[in-house]
Amino acid sequence: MKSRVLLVEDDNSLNFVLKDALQHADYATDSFFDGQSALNNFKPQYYHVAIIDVMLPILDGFNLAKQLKQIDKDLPIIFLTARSAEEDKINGFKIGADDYLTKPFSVKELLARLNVIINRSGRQTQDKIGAFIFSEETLTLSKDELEINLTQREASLLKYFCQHKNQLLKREEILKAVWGDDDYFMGRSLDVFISKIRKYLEADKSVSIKNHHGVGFKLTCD
Amino acid sequence: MKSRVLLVEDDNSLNFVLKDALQHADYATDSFFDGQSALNNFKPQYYHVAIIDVMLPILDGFNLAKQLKQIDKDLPIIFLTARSAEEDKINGFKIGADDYLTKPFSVKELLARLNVIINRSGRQTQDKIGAFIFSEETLTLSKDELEINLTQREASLLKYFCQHKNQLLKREEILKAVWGDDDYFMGRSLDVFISKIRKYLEADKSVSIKNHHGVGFKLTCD
DNA sequence: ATGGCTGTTAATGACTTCTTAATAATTGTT
DNA sequence: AACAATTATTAAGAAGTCATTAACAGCCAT
Repeated sequence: MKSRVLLVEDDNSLNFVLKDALQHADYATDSFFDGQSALNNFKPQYYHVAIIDVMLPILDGFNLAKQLKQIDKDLPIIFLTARSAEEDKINGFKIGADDYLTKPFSVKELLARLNVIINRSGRQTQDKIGAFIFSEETLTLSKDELEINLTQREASLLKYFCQHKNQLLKREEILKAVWGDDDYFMGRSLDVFISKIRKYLEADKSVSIKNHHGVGFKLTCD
Repeated sequence: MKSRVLLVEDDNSLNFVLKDALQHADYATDSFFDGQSALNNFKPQYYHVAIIDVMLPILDGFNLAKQLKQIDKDLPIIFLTARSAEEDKINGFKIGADDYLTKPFSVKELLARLNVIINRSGRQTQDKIGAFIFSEETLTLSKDELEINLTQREASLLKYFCQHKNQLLKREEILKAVWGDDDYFMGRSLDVFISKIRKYLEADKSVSIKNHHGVGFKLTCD
């Protein structure tokens, strides 16, 4: 799966260049130009890493980072810092911490660090399904206070749907992917699991698994 | 086991950066912004080391240190200061500072010193599991008047759970970590130990080890 | 050797999950 | 409208996993 990057950089051209480079390097990238809008649009447990300029209008990088960490405490963060007077304070920390980059830096360097951080974090991001949060790792599907424990099959089926939201999936594809094979009984089994999962998803009416007769299923959500 | 650090630093960004760096370096970190709240929330025999800024609002670093030492006399303390005046140093070491860093300093340096201090202190700390106090050193699990003596295996299993509270642990992981390997009989053995530990933990209903069928176990507590 | 611990293996019953079956509802076609 | 095929839902069944207790084996210190 593509890793997702949150980029917050107020300099227009740098923002553009970085976003472009990240997308080329096959990261799904959301970019913002100030701290506040990044915060407002933040999706917890969604990004694999955030790249944040320290000096940002409205809400500065450190404060943004702090608030993001409160929402999503394991989010790895790479700071970008410009060489400037104000920045002496931070100077010392750049040396020891491995997630600070001083401008100017090469895109190559940034990508290299991203790689390291994403790989070592082993961060499990959670998928969103409407108002639900689905964690494959902990086998849970939760919404507000509600927490449903899923079995392995339920989870791997739901995961497969998550990877293909709003796409029509053929029965055969699903069976091959989740059951590893495709025969009559597995097909019946799939129906049973669809039924179960639908029941779980009832708590959010905006989400549903739709059947396309004779073809397969589609998980629809926004 | 993760070492626990108490961090008291009033500067917003520095507090954040340090906490972040410490967490990255795999220390469990609680941070406070003034001496009084650090004192109010202090847990004796809990932290492996405290990092305290000398100049703090409400209750200054030296006085905080003095009071912490009264509660927990072997707590190692590292002071941070912007001042370089000689008198401060003397003052600090009288109270029992184990080390002293003058700003600006590098995170690398701080981590290096932490390492030294934690390793040489051989300090025995206790883990909290709900209302229980678990001491790995003395192999005891206690709550109020109740004191349970644990065997080696019980303790190391419980320790592993403590390091991963509220996380779903796969059988295989647990066996690898506690037994060193994973075969059928070790699996049965694990079940036996889970059963024993559950019995011990019964005294606090808010704590429990939950099974996730076909996957593993989770120690749930607040 | 003997007795007391610890940890592993064995044995049993209960519980979960997943599949299969049975039945009802829906869809598409003639 | 009638029929066959497909899908939905619930229940029954089989296989596997887990919980608990007890029996056993190894170790250490008396």
